[in-house]
Amino acid sequence: MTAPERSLRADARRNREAVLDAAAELFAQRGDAVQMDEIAERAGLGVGTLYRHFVDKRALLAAIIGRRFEAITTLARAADEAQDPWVAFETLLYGYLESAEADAAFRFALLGPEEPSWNDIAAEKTDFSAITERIVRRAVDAGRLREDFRADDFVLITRGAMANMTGAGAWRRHVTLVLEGIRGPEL
Amino acid sequence: MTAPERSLRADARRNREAVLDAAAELFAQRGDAVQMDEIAERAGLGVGTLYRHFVDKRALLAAIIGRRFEAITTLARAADEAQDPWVAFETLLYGYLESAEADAAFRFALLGPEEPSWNDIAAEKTDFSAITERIVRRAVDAGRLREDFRADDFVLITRGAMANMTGAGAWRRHVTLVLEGIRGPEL
DNA sequence: CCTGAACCTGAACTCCGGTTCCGAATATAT
DNA sequence: ATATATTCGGAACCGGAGTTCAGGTTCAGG
Repeated sequence: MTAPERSLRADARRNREAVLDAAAELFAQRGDAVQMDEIAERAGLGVGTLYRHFVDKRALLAAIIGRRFEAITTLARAADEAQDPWVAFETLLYGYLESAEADAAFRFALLGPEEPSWNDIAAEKTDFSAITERIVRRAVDAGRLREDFRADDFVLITRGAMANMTGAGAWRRHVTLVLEGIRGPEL
Repeated sequence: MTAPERSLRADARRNREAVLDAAAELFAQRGDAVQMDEIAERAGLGVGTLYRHFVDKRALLAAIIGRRFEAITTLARAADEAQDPWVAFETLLYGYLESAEADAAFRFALLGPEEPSWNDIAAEKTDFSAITERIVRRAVDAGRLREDFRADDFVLITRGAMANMTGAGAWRRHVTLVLEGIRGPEL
């Protein structure tokens, strides 16, 4: 995880933070497309410094994504707190998607193939999955989700919504359709 | 459209065809990721020849995508022939998605942002949209699709499905969920 | 057949963005 | 205050992928 080892020189710690902040901002806006030089400039540092703190561009990206994943996990935990199973489900779903909407890097990680390099995140991911599973089960048991709904389907739905995050809030319409079903009144 | 102008030398026409075939095959498999040298090799030609026939990699890609778009338009026309509006709709939907599944380049064009360079295809696209619109209207009028269903929603659904074209036929599950709706029996 | 135009080849070139590296700058311990 | 280990800066480096171009080759018309 490129751990923030103990005992970094004061300036080093400060710079590390600056890098992380700059990267978070830029990656959130344009995902993988931002280049190292940009991040360095925005952080007011030289590129070399980025590489002192993160082996790779990938490692930096992973650090950022890791953060978002923690956030989302917290959010999921909160959602699970809701007494109403449907509220819990909707809270999770929309929370997840709104995060994705706000962060291109997050989307990048979620939509792309399973990079083995995201290993750092594996733990958080497992955590999140467990909570999702529980929330889904609750909603199913309460009859608010069709019986055969599985946690994997949550992934399907979110991927689908994320694919519609172009411009205006089209993805909300997509989710609405999914939630209500598109079949008409007859039959 | 990099039109196949009249009067190409015999070998030139033959080579052009070879390029197109090689490109179609490779682009279908790996989308934008294939490189010019690969295409040249597979076609048994030098890279220079590719550039004699297509200004750009983009132009070559566009040519390929144009083909698929013609095919899909034909398919749509056929679907519209069905007497049953729902059959027409389903035929269109699955035909479209199966094409997308079989062709990464097609997916690339459909999922990416509106490249102004795809201008070549604009005509076909308009055509296709018109047919889709008609098919959707028919299904709505027959009460098989919810009243407020719009042609734009077709795009939403297909984008969603395409985002789930990773590995096994997950996208079919996705479409099933969308079609049937995910809400359970209670309310 | 001969000849010129059209065409082909593929090594070389260009551009781009990640990564390296070492002298200069800075922090911390003594 | 000095010494020494860390850290920083950013020009230079490098590899990859698209694109070009100076010959050599092939077609087609006379």
